[in-house]
Amino acid sequence: MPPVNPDFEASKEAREVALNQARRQLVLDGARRVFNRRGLDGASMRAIAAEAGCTTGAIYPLFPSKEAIYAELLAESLERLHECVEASFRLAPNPRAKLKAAALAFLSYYREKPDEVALGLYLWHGLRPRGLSPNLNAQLNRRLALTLDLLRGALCTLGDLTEPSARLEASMLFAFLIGALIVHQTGRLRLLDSDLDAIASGHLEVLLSRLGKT
Amino acid sequence: MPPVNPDFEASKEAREVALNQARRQLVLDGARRVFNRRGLDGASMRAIAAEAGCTTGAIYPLFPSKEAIYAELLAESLERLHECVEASFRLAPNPRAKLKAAALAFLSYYREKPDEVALGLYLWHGLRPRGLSPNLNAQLNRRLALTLDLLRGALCTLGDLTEPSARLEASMLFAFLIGALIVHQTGRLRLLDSDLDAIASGHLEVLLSRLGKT
Amino acid sequence: MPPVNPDFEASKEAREVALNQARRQLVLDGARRVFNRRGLDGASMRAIAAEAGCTTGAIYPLFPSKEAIYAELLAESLERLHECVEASFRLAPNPRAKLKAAALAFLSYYREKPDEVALGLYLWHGLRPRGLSPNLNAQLNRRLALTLDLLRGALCTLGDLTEPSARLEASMLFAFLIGALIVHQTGRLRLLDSDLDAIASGHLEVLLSRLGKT
Amino acid sequence: MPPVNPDFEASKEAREVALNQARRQLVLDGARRVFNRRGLDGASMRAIAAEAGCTTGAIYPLFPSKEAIYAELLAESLERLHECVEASFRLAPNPRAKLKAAALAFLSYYREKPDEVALGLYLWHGLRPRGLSPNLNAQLNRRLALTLDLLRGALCTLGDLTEPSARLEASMLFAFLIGALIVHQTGRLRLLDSDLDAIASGHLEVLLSRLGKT
DNA sequence: GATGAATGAGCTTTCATTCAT
DNA sequence: TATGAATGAAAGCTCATTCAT
Repeated sequence: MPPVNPDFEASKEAREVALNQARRQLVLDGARRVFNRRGLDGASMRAIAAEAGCTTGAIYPLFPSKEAIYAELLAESLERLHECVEASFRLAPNPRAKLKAAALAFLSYYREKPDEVALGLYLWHGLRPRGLSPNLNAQLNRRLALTLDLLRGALCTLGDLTEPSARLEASMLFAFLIGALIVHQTGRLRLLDSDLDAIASGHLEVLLSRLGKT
Repeated sequence: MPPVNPDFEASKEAREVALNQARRQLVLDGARRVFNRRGLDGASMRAIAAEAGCTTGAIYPLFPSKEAIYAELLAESLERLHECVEASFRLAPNPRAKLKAAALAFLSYYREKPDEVALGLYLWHGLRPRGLSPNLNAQLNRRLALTLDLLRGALCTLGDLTEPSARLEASMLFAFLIGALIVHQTGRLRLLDSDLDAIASGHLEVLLSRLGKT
Repeated sequence: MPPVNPDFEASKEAREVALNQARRQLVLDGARRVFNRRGLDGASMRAIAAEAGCTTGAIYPLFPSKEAIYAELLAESLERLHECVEASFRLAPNPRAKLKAAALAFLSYYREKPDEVALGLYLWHGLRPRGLSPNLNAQLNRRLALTLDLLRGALCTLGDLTEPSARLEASMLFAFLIGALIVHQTGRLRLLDSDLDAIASGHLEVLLSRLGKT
Repeated sequence: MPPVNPDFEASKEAREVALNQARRQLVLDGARRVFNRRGLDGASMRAIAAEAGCTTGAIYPLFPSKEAIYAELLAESLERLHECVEASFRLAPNPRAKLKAAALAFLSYYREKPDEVALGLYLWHGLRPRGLSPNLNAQLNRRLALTLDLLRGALCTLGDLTEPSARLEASMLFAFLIGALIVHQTGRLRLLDSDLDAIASGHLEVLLSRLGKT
């Protein structure tokens, strides 16, 4: 028997891994499309499979359940959100700019991907109780907390605030951002002839002028 | 055939109408409880009927579908919200107090009835209309607009604002209130050791001091 | 409104109950046929429904699961077995005849209904662990114990035995009867050119002569 | 092409055969464990493969189907049973001892391997051949007949019986042994506070004393 | 020969809705 | 009108088996 080329072995395994990634991605993409069209409960595994170009049976070795697909989609979304906000934050030259950049990045991330807002809200009631293990909940909280910490840090520095005050300010800002997205996306903002940019600018202006100098 | 007493006919009809109201209410109450426990998709007509103390077949003469029950529940909720906010508004002695009272009434209405927030969000199975006639959507918007007008009016008076400015301020406040409720109810507020009262007070204080005098 | 005839009400309810009994019976009969043809695991709810002349959905209000259908079938079988053995026992004139009659009734009951032997054996391994609640197991044991008690009683009287000895003898007889049925029905008896009647007579003759007098 | 060393070819082939034996054994062992845990229908090829340390695809060159695995397991079991009974029989010094030893060997073989009793009963998915070629059925009968012949032979010698009488006695004994195992393993023996040893001793004692002398 | 992803049919169960009574 | 059994479709998921690699 000729010795086996270890590179061959390695590359074979690597290819296997890559293929699996690709297969998972196809399913995730299909699921996202179906979730958008039909909602979480309205999405059937059959529809997801059809959209992903495979059969239902082919999904289960990749994901143990529909809820697991959802969880991964949400986790990825929060990950991308964090990266996006963090990059804006990092590149801004000073605390004032950092805060503004981070908040606007948050908004524009979700504005460009309206579906991912819905993804987060499913967590609420769309998910059957058993679906969201406390485990997953904690993990998602952790990812979100990372993003919120950026806002809190900037507020702390900028306003020369105590830790509790910074938390309060961050909460207020977070609430506003979430609410702004929702009223924007549900079209309720049009009731008042308003738009997302306008209220975001308005809110940030007030906030920055309160926190002071520069 | 003897002539029919028209009064008897009328009272009979009246009784019929009243009875139907009562029957509808039983179903609505049952449905609300089931929606709370299981979510909109998770609620079955059988469960709703059981909770309402009737059979599935008995529901259909009263409501044409499950979605119709949901729609009525939501409409009633918005109606009650409006009444609640309007009462607080009316009873407050001056614009400043009116604004504060209205905003706090909005929050406390939903804080005491967390399920009704979820009710509103189902509307978009996430965030987009589904299974809801544009007709109904318009009707719901109208009810919500009534409530928002109260806020807008108070802001207008209080801040001596132009109409567009008042709309902008009302939008910002509305976004904050909605967001505050959501981050509160989803438990995301605890990530920052914060609570609904604190951020509401904080936001209103800033708003009122900006709008000035009195 | 004329007073409602209570007999009518009563008869209506009675008819409802009777109808339900009939519906259940149709399902039970269908299930028995399918179990015979395909085994317990091989029987699908679709097949049972088809055999019963209804759809799968129509079964579930009547029985919560396939295992429940099986459990009822088995319980009924044991009940009939008991009645059959008990009647033979009761009608026989003396202990010697009682013992013989009871044993032969046991055999002929199952000889005429070979499927019900299989029914009892599914209990073993064919049933998923969760399927056989300890509850049910206990209930089935109780029914079987009633039948065994008849044998034990007769042996006790006939052989003038102590209680432990009577239990031992009853166990031996029971084991033989069960084994005889199984080797008969599996066709393994033909390996030895034998048949059920012959070995049953043989065994009983030995037993009775051992127990003695009369 | 250089001439191939025929010894090399032979040894290569021998190794292939031996390897295949080993592979088959791994699968059989895995299957036995899974059948025990989950029953015949409950056992999936995936689970068997996992237990055997291979993949599902690797099983099919070795066994054409799940039923084939089962058939081989059962055949092996009957083979071992025969060897066990035959050894006890052979080593016993006289007919009386031979009979006793063979019967007890039969019982203790199955008592120590309760799963193999179940294995035999699956044959009838209950009690009737299914998925089993008549061919195999005949083969299994032959193996079982070998074992029964030992009992028959001993009875014949011991009791000085005619051939038909010996067959009858062997059938009765076989029925008792099978029944004893089943009531033991299904726990039905406990209903009468009895146990396998007691009823076996009892039955054999009666039998031996009937057959007489020595 | 071994792999393990994929198939396609099958499973049990649930549902909104209908309709004979 | 009220009932509640029945329908028929669909759900999530599993399976023995196949086959390209």
